[in-house]
Amino acid sequence: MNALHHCISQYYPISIPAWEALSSALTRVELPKNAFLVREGTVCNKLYFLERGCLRGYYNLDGKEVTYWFGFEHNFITSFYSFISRKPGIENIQVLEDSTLWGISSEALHQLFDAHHDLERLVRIINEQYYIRLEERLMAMQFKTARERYEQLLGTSPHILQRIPLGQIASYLGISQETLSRIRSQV
Amino acid sequence: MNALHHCISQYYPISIPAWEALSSALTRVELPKNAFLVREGTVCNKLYFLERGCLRGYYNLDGKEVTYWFGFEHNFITSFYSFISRKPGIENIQVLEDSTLWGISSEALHQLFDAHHDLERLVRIINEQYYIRLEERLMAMQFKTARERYEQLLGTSPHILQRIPLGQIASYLGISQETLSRIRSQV
DNA sequence: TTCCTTTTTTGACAATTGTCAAAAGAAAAC
DNA sequence: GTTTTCTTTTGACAATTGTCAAAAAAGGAA
Repeated sequence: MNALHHCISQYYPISIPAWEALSSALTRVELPKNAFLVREGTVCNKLYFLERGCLRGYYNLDGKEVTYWFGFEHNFITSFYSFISRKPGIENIQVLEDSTLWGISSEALHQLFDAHHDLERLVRIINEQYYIRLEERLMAMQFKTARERYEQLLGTSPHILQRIPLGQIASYLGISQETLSRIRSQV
Repeated sequence: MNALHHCISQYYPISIPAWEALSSALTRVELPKNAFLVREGTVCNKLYFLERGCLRGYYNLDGKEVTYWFGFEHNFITSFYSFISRKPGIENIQVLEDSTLWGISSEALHQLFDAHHDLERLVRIINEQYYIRLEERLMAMQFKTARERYEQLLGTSPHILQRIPLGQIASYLGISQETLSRIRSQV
């Protein structure tokens, strides 16, 4: 749980009572490789912090698995659409490496928001940072070639390439596995 | 300002004191077509609510203008990256139709957050809704063809097509103007 | 090791999309 | 109404990327 506290303090340092309330509301979750944290068609009403391991979010489109994000150590994980809208999502979240997570339910989190203004501020700030990241990714997707997107990924997250199968990375980049393989051979 | 109050209440109904504090902190901004709300290379430290008119966000890439969002009536407008990170952004925000906006500075907004927890909650909730929208757009960009993205836009925002030049829409969809023109002729 | 499964690469070809250039059309200015 | 400017369409061709199928390579299990 120290990792979470450290992670949080980089966004916004919350008060000791807020931290105590938060940490006592968390549940530890251990999942082995290939397990599912969230299944499509269900409501995901938990938010997780990933302490150890790695996961991916994907959905099924025309019989193919389409990966659209990866989560690594010290990332916040949930099916955002489902968590925020409280509706069933199309997203599956699968464990790619044995993982340790800390989870909190939507209800518990909102109760904490009522009691601790600074906790809600923390979440607002984290949301904003995640928004910026998403915006950057959208811009890359919209205006860069497959090769440029791959090279950008190489620069910002070289660890992805050692930990994730090529097909899933290709899907994440919005290209076919064959194209990514060819890009790599021509670098 | 009624439009803003109505818009806000659809996200989260704030208290009367919070609304009074917010509304007295707002500045009205009138801008004619082709004016700039934000210029690249500057810090955008204001958040706007667009009451009337329409705008676009774009940046320059290899000498070309790349449009990546449009704002219409009752949208919240800012250069999100710059507003959140407080750093100069690469984004220009240009007025496409004579517009009326209500603006608030980052400093004033954060002061209001300290005084009114419910205002910060409102912004957290709005952020979340905007995050979901962005996520949907990313998924379309990543896994749909140009034609599918165009048809999706036709379905969700037909008004865009009557108000925005084709070249800017094409840019927004991540395709060339010629390709969009050909897609339209084949529907 | 050997076998089996999964992952990655390669080839051939098709489909999609981009680029450049010019023409046509629409809107604004005079 | 005419001219000028901006926007949209069309043509020809090139570049990029996808699809299908098979081979090669890598990783695990027995």
